[in-house]
Amino acid sequence: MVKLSRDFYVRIDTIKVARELLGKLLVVPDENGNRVSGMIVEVEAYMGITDKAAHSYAGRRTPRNEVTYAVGGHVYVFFIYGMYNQLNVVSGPADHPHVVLIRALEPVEGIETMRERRGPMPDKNLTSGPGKLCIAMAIDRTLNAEDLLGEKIWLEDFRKYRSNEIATGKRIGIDYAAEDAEKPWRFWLKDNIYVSKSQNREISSPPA
DNA sequence: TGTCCGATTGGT
DNA sequence: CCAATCGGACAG
Repeated sequence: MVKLSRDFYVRIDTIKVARELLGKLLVVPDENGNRVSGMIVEVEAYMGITDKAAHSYAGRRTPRNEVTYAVGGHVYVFFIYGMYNQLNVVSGPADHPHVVLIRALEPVEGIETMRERRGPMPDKNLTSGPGKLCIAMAIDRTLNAEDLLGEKIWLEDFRKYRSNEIATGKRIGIDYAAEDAEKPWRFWLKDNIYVSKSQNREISSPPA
């Protein structure tokens, strides 16, 4: 399996990167070096300094979000609500703090490991949310700023989806972002049961 | 140093 | 609908 190259992540069109992340395979080897992986089925784009929902809004730059200013292809992992981690993929060139939040996966490899980490529950709940998938994949802040071209966490090509298989809608949990809360910057695979169970209202049909 | 609150989740 | 739970951002 071949890792996605730097070129994939460095593109300046964050929406395009976000949509193309759907169907990619996220791989994080476990403590024994065995592959644990899932296909990305839901993402959200955070559009940098002009996006009121983004941690880098208005050019905010702190120890926490420093890596979002790095060149594309690194991960931004942050801790939220006192108990959850969230995984983001940094995109674009350096000093262009756009990221794509990985909101849900479909388990592919190492499902038993995921079940152990998550505890007893239906498989469809293992990775159907940004906090859940970080537990299932053992992603926490120790992976923050890791390079996706390295050996701890990476992405591979897996499946291709057409535009008509992708739904678009508002991002979730960002009511504080005023008018930017309305932006159609959330993307998911239609009918995939691992998409997070929220307002799956589709705003518009995807472009051609 | 003190206060406020969150890119969620799971249970009521 | 609401509590859990704590690090980070920012004010003072």
